[in-house]
Amino acid sequence: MPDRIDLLQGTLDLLILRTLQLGPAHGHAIAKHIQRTSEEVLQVETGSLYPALHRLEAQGWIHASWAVSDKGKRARYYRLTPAGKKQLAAQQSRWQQWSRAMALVLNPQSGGSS
Amino acid sequence: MPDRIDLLQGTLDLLILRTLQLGPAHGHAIAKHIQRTSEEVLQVETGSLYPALHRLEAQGWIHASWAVSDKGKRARYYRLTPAGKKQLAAQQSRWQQWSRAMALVLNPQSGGSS
DNA sequence: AGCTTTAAGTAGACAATCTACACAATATGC
DNA sequence: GCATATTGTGTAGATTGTCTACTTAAAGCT
Repeated sequence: MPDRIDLLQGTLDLLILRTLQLGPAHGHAIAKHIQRTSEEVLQVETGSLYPALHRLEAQGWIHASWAVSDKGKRARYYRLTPAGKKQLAAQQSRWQQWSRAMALVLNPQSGGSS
Repeated sequence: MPDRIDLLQGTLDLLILRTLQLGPAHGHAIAKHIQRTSEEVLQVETGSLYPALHRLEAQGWIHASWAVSDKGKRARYYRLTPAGKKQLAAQQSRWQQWSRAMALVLNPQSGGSS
């Protein structure tokens, strides 16, 4: 774990929604998935994770229910709602805009090959 | 101006430093440059710009001096210090890490071709 | 009994953006 | 001479989303 970096503020929702697109999961597993998939670069702290999950649930983008994990512990499983899928698409396109705009400023000559 | 989006928190310093790499400029001009180069997607509000410039100056990454602009107004010109150049490089590489890590999570199959 | 792992959660600090103002000097129009 | 637009710098306060640090709890193993 050479270099882990703080999350970019505003991107956690997107990371969570995208993870849930692969299927329902509980908080702990979501955090681990993000961490593993990003090759340990992105680490989601529990103090960020749970408030974010509650936020997303309050907005109706994900839905929660209690169940039991593989390890036999009670866990709160989240899944995407239809509104959540729309939100995921919106946030994905917003990320595209960001990274394209940043690229334009960071290396102006290279036309942003959409 | 179809769709402008809020800045990603933590990227303004990088945008400013990169702009100053092209040569000294005053605040107003820096903001305009970022806006134009990003094709109007990124807009820097004055309430973000000036605190950021003061921040960067306080850290010794940029140096300021009063001068007169083309339009004949007094303006505070900023230029990169040697420490600022190092900081720019560091922040550029951090942005690379971010966008690569995000890409890994957002579309897992495409191996991040560095 | 005690320790580790899995899992959910809260409280409070902190940082960087935003909106909405205020201020000043120059140039232009009447 | 006076109003208005343009250029340019700045502050105050709200908001938001991370973070660190801590708490709780149950299961499994020794």
